[in-house]
Amino acid sequence: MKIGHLATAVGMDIQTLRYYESQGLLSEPARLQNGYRDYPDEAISRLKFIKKAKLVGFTLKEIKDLLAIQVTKDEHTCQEVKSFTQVKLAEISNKIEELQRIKVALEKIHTSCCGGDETAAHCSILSALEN
Amino acid sequence: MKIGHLATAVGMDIQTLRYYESQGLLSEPARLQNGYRDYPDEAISRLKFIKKAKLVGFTLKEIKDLLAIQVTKDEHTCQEVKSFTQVKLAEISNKIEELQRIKVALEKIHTSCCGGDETAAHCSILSALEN
DNA sequence: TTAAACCCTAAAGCATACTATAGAGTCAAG
DNA sequence: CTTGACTCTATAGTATGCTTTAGGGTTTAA
Repeated sequence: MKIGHLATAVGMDIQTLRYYESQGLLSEPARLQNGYRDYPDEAISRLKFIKKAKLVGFTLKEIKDLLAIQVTKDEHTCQEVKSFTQVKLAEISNKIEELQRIKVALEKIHTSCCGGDETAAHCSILSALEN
Repeated sequence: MKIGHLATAVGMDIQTLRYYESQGLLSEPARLQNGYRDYPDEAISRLKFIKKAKLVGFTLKEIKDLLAIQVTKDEHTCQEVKSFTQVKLAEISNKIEELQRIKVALEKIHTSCCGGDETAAHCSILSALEN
């Protein structure tokens, strides 16, 4: 399977596939006589794995590590795999908390402003940022 | 006031101040005879403004725009200022929602895994990512 | 006078995940 | 035989907010 075909099959860009290869997420495929990449069918499932992992928030580096475990499942434990989701969940929870803190602070100054046509000379949003 | 003094006063790095100047958040200060920057006292309040604005999630570019309004408050309306917090609030809410979507998806596959000592051959996390 | 502490500019580096560009070879159809 | 679609490599650019590096003046205190 040539790269364009694979890209279409998984809904990704050709450049992205080459980029993933450069980052070690996709192993170097065989080459045709003309130098074109020739992917095995498994490349599709591997890319689908990457897509799903991205959807749940993993970075490419983390996905690379996950894939390394996945191809040698037998030599790894559930515990090991679960620690990935554990860490990521904590990260995401922290981000959400941080954003919620920001949101609350922002809402506070937002609602304190009339939002009217008058000049901003005494705007409470600006005041809040000044003091 | 020299840059080191200012940096200490506001708890920022000297490099950061110069960077802010390069980005137009801080106007170019007067220079001493030796070429050293000589800041007016107002620089402190301006930097505090920047700090607060960052704390509520504004980017440097947005802060630059906010500062432009702030220095000519009289020529701007509350409405105008409030639209900044409005837009930012919407952005933050979207990010939170996205993260919560991710969190839910991740929690689902996380809790489905036993996390035990056995091999990951049948790990439900990996399965979830594969299918 | 000399060493520490302070200041200057310009440019590169970092992290993330691509995206774009340049320049060039290959293949299939008409 | 040429045109369009496909592929290749290598390099640079994007966005964000700094941080670091390199190389070099200035000031102050001992």
